[in-house]
This record gives sequence, structure tokens and C-alpha cells, in this order.
Amino acid sequence: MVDDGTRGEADEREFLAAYDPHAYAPAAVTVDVVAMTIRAGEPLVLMVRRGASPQRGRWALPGGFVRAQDGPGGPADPDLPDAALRVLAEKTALPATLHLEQLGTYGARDRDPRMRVFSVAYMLLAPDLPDPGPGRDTAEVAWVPWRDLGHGGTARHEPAFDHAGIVADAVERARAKLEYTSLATAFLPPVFTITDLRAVYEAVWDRPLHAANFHRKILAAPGFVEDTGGLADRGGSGGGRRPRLYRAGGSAALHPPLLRSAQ
Amino acid sequence: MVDDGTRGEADEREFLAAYDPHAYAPAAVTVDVVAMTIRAGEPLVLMVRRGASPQRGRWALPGGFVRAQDGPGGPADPDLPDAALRVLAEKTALPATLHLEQLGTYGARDRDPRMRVFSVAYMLLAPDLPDPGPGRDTAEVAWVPWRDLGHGGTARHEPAFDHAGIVADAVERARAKLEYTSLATAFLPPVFTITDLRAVYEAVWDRPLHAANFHRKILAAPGFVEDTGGLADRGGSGGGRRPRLYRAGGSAALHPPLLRSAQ
DNA sequence: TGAGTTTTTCTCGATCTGAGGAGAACTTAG
DNA sequence: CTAAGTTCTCCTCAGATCGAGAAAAACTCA
Repeated sequence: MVDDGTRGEADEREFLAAYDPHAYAPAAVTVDVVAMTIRAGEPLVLMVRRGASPQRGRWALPGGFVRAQDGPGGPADPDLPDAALRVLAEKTALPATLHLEQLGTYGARDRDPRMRVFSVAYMLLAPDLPDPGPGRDTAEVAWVPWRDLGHGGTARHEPAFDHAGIVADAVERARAKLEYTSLATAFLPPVFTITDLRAVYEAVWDRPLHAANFHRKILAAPGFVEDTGGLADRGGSGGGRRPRLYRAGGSAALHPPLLRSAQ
Repeated sequence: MVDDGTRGEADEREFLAAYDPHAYAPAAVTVDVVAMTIRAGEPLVLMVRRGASPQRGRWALPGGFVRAQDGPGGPADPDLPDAALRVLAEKTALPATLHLEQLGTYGARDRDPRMRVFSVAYMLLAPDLPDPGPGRDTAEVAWVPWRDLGHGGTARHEPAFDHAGIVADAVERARAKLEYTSLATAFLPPVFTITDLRAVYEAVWDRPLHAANFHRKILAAPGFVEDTGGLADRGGSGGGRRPRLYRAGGSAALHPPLLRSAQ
């Protein structure tokens, strides 16, 4: 049975009262972006050196507040992905092609000492990007190797807040999705070789793969890559046969998957 | 270079000013729970009939506001999973064993007509639960088959707000994770048979599987299940050999995976 | 011209898969 | 008690797939 009338209105009154800004201490909704790329076989994450306390001088993920409503600072973000792209664009130039996917939301009580902050983390994958110039309100922006951002241990740059954990979640997500999706092409320009693709897998998984078997499996997976008909120019050092050029195929899922555990 | 001093303080002032409750219209953070179970081979989701407008009388996911701070309504939620379990416990009794995982956060501008709402959705998997009694502020709570909640089309119960999409995301997540993880055991009691496990896969994937090959693959995946040494009592209708009893093994990832595309 | 490099194809034994068959263990009907 | 039916478990086998290595193809550089 539907309980209508008074109960219903009470529910709605409760909804609005519970979020009367005067009744509760403030809580913020932010987006943080784990922007990943691969440069010379090294996986990198875009990090921002904090210019303000707390945690001044430490690396943090680029992020910012979600604009919930139109206000003096600008129009509202229509959706969360818009907010993610907006805050990232304030730190660096966005590439023409990118893959953006939501990673998760972090809201532990004491993750930020100033107030209760709920951060929606996004993972952004892009081909190698130019080095960013300093943003307008940030002291320093840089691409930092994944391996330097680990939890404790040998990490050279311990990130601020819980951002080390967020980066670790992004790295694990990327490693897993390379197994059963065609996500690896998001790290590459529109046209690439099978060797380029293998270099992505080797960089992300941090282990060598058998070139001949990789080649066979990629071409056996329907819709992963499609032949452009062209060959690379080459002429670089080392010599070797000119590789064929491919572009990303239409399918998002890989059948059969490429398993990390396998060779 | 670290830009310290004035810039840093300005940054922090901006942080606090931007979320001065008086300066901005309110935005809410809620949790919505997609609680899933399987009863008699039918996958079900826990839904709540809305007692208040808007969308009065339609089915919605159980959810509620995240308590960002201690307040008159109770103590703050230490983290988002705590909030998810709290709001679900207000609607139904929680099972002894459950799997809770974050699904994603939904924040499109017009998803709720009353105000800007950011909803962190959680997926909860549990063994078959008793039917819930009506909660204290809800007209009706029921387990509804997945297939009745689809977007448009033949759906018999069109859910409120964007909850059809959230359920669809949860269903797809569950289907995918059954391939690569031992998640299926979350739908089963502590002790189960291989046939019970196969029934979970068949219900979630909505297609029959070859019993003999399924049996072989489950036992070949290290750490998926472990033999308890016991046999089922049986005595039910139909007869048949008494099946062995297993419990969930320690490993979370399945190697090799069980692919949906395969038989 | 020849050595070295990289890409691509081929080979082969081992393993895995899908499909069906059949034995084992049990219930129920007669 | 026997026979028929059901369910669980194991076996078989042809075909596909995999890992590892060899080798051919195509190119650079000295």
C-alpha cells in the first residue's frame, strides 16, 4: 500500500531540512583526476605540488570543487564528467582524444583535516601529452612516474591526503581493464603499430610479453584493431622491417581476453 | 618551485569561502544501495515504493543522506560504506554475510528535481533474505525481479529518477565480475554445492551452462571453492545423487576466468 | 655486401574447451 | 525388492588455443 498525504510531505520536509545549510556543518563535493599517460615506456600520472597548507609542498591529484549551482564563479557543472574535465583543463591542456571513466568516490571522515570532503575520482587515459605549463593557481604541475607514488616503502614522492591510495586504485583498474577491454588504445595516437600496443601492455603490467604470441592474439581478437593498409615511415635507429599501421577497432570488450597471468 | 605564503593562504581561504553554506545553494550527498539476491533462480533487487512526491508510488532504490557531521539526527558516518549499511538497515534486516562494493556516483544536474543531489551507489550481494517488513518511513519495501526494472520497453515497474540506469549498471557489473572473480559465492550461504553455484551463474547471466564442463572448470580454478568433506542431506523431490558440499575458497580472482561468451 | 634489427609468419607439443557419453548414487513408483 | 527416473560426477575425444622457439621478410647501417 502507498502511504500518501502527511507521510509523504513529512518525507519531503525532512529532505530539505536535513540539508538546510544552516543546520549542518558544510561538506564539499570535489572531483580529483588521475590523468595517466605513457612516455618512453614509463607510465606517468599528472600531479600538482600543493602551494597551500595543509600538506604544503606535497604532490596531490589535480582536482577541485564541483559546481553544484550557477554562481559567481561560473555556471554549474552539468554532470560529474564535465567537472572532471573542467578542473583538469585548469591545470594542463587537454588532448584531442582521451578516455575518461569514473574510478570511485572517497569520503572517509578524516581524509581532509579542514572539512568533510567527498571526492569523486576520475581516471583519464591519454596519449603522450606535452608538459604542462604551471596553472593559474598552482605552484607546480608535473608528470610523475607511477612507481614513485606508491604507499610508503621506496616511494620518492609521498602524495598528500589519501591520494596515494587513489592512484593505486587507478593503476589496478588500468591493469585489470587491459586484460578484457581494448582500453590500451587510449594511450596511443589514432594510428599505431602492434609493437606500440605491446609497449603499452608491457609498461602498464611492468613485464615483458612474447612479441610473436602477442601479435597473434591481437589480430585474433575481433574488432580490437583494424588495418589501415599503411606502413610506418621508419628510419629511426636500429633498423628493422617497417611495421603495419593499425587504428583502434570498434569493440570495447576483448574476446578472448589477454590475461596478465599468461605470457 | 613552491609558491608559498600569500598564495597558499589565499588558496585555503578560497577553499572555505567557496563552500560557505550561505554563498551557495545546497547540494546533497546521498547513498543508494542496489541490494541483490537470488531466490528460486530469479535475481531480485530490493526496491522501496516512494511514499512522497515527486514520483510518488514508483519504485526507488533504498537510500538516504550521508551524515557528514555529528548532528541532531545521529553521529556522522565514518565512511561511505557505513552510510550504505546504515540506510539499508533502516529498510530491511541485514544478512550475516554480505558483499558490499561501490558502484559509482551519479550527479547529473537534473536527476532530482528538488536540488542538486550526488548519489554514491553501492551494490550489495547477499544470500536469499527474508522478506522485509515495512520500514519506519517507507510505505512498501519489496524484492523486485531485475527483468521488471529495465529501461522502458517491457518493464513492468519503471523506477523513479535515474534508478533504472543505476540498477542496469549494477546488473552489468555483477555479470562482468562473475567472469573474473569468485563473487558468485556472495549469493550463496556458507556451504553450498557446485550445482548451487552454477544456478547463480545461470540466473545472473540468464542462460544455461553445461553442467559437466562447469563442474570441471570450478574445480580447476585454484582457491575458488574448497571441499568441506560433507555431502548434502537431500531427500527433496526428484531424487539424485547427494552432491558434495563446498565453501568459498580464499582467492578473489579467477584463473582462468569463466567467460560469458563461452559455454 | 653483410651484419644486425625489427616485424611477421610458421611450427609443434602441451594444454584447454565444448560436447556428449556413461557411471555413481540417490529417490520414487510399483 | 526391482525398475525407472533424476542428479551428480567423471571420462573421452576432436578441435581450438597457448607458450616457446625458429625462421622468413623487410629494413638500416657500416
